Amino acid sequence: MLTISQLAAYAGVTVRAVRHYHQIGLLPEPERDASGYRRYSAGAVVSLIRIRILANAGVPLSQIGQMLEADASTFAAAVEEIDRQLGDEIARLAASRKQIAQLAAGDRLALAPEVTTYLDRLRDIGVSERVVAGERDSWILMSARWPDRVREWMPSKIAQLDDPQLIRLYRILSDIFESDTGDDTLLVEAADILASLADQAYRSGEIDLGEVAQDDLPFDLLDALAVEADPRVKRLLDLMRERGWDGLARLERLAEPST
Amino acid sequence: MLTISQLAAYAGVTVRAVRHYHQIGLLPEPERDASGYRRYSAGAVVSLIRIRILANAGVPLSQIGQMLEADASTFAAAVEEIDRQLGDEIARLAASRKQIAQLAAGDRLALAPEVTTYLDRLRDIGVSERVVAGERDSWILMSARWPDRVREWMPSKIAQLDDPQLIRLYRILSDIFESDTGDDTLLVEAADILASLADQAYRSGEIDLGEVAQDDLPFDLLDALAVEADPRVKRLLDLMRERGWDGLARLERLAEPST
DNA sequence: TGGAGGGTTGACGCAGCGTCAGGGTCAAGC
DNA sequence: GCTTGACCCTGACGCTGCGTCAACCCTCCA
Repeated sequence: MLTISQLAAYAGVTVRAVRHYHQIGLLPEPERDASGYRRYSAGAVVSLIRIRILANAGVPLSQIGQMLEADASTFAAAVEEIDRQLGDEIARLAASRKQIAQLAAGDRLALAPEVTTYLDRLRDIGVSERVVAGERDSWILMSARWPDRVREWMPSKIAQLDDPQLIRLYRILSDIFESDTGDDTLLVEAADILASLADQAYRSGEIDLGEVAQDDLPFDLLDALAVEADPRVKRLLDLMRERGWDGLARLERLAEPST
Repeated sequence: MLTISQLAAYAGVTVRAVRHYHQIGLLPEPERDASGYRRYSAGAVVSLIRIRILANAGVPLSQIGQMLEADASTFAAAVEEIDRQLGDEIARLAASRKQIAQLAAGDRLALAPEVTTYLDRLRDIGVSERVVAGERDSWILMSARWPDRVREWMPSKIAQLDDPQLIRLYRILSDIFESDTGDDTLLVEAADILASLADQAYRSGEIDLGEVAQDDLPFDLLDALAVEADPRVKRLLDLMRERGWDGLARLERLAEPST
């Protein structure tokens, strides 16, 4: 007759584990001795070992009871099922691991390499960290909504950074948002450039987001994000509206230009 | 301004998850509207997405907060740590999977292939299922105590099954335990054969378990297991004692044989 | 006779939410 | 003005496999 700690030691488990198996009915409660101690027979050792073998193999405790009672074919089917689940779990973790290997620095978080290239190009051009951070957050939102399309768009976005007008625009924006002044002339200039670029794109038919443009929410979010980052963006939106354009992330013609 | 379900949908999580992140302080609680509903800004979407990226990568929620605030090198160190843990977890599961692949049929449960071969040989000889089951449980106990040694012992155990005396012994035991009678003559015959085999082994010095013999508990358990399986084993033990042998799984000389 | 080292039950804690229960709110159609 | 369905709220339990107190009893040895 064994005590609970002897039983546990023999099977290589903790006393607590044995009591847990009793609680969930996996291992039957043995007789008690005069002082209320559990006293185990040799058969209990065998039962416990059999339980642990299945548990070590990754079988949930809730299934072990049935498995130990099952006939050979049922057992085999259960084994197969468990094996499948383990395979799934491993695949999940392996995917996680791949993911995390990608997460080197803060910028890369959530972003395809093409996007980080784009952000680095912005820095090269002299765009301020604050504005780059805004761009980064915008692309995080875009990537969440259209994870696959973003990579397609980047080459042309990067190419556009060669346009002196766009460079000038980004530098002005950097100046605005790095300063604490409410200097309106810079904002007006930015709006002029932006409207000019929009006109060009409109005339050349460049604006073609396809079905993407159907979904307003992401673009509304992007504009809202910009306003949250700096309230002066609200003024910029007003200036754009005066020039016949609505929005910022996605510019929409309000009326035909007055030529 | 977004509702909680809009926020959740955008980030691809459930409403419950968002509330959970609030509870644990991972995502700050937003302002409430007049009726007490949470109202989210665009920035919350970005925060939530960043959280999910780390969570999807297998980072525990409890660490995500710090990671999002950390500088690049701290972040990199944390990533490495997580990667290590994921690797460990995957290794654990892969080991489980290997284990479970071994568990084909009931017999194999916990047993090295050599042992199942031995059990199959017993069946070939005509040993009853009941006795084979007893042998199986015995070897489960042995395997738990000496996982590595068992495989060494099996070849000679299997070889011994060629001994006609041993075959006869097993058949008698099968007869005894398959019947419900208390026929003592069979038990006496079994004891005679067993004692004879023990004498032979003793004289030829075959009995050599080395340091294994030092540990009484497993052998006591084996004997107890046999008695539990069938109380008539107790009588067999008595008969063996009359013949100068103590125990069953490990026979020990009580006194020099009376020649 | 006292203390160490067993044993007992009961209960909380862990991770990351899922899932009720039992309310209140909002927008739309009648 | 009323109903209906879709959301929102908080609070609380459930899941997995035990670890870890707490508070108390039993046994054995010096």
